Amino acid sequence: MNHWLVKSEPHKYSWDKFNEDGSTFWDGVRNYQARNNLRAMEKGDLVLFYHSNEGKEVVGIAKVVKEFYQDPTTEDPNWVVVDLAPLEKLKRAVTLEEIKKDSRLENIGLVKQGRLSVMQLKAEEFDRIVELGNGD
DNA sequence: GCCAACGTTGGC
DNA sequence: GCCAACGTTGGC
Repeated sequence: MNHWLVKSEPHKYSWDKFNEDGSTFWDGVRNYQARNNLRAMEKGDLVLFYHSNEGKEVVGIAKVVKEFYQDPTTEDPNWVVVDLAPLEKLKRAVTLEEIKKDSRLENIGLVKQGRLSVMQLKAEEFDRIVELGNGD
């Protein structure tokens, strides 16, 4: 099982909207590295949901419910989507600032490669963020 | 709104 | 196949 983090701008697609929908196909990825990550996702993998620009925080956990398939919003076979469903909202959103300050998270893709919108996390990094959000 | 980082494109 | 120009992302 792998762990991932995906970014969404809240005004475009927020965690709340995601929960209203119940599940969604994760479209709009137009970057090969991010695309490769989508392709590597397997059903049941856990995915952190991060709000970029507004908030800049990890707000919840989703899971992969359907593995990659052709992006329905384009004819271009280069691009794929996966289906995600919300699993759990963090008790408290974990901000980028906290992540940057945490020594266990200093090598996380979110900080190292700020522009990548879909990235893999180590299990420890995933667990640490969840711990920060649900801690005590 | 600015700008740095960085991926992509296209001319050669 | 190199690399400069360009476009996009996302933090500030």
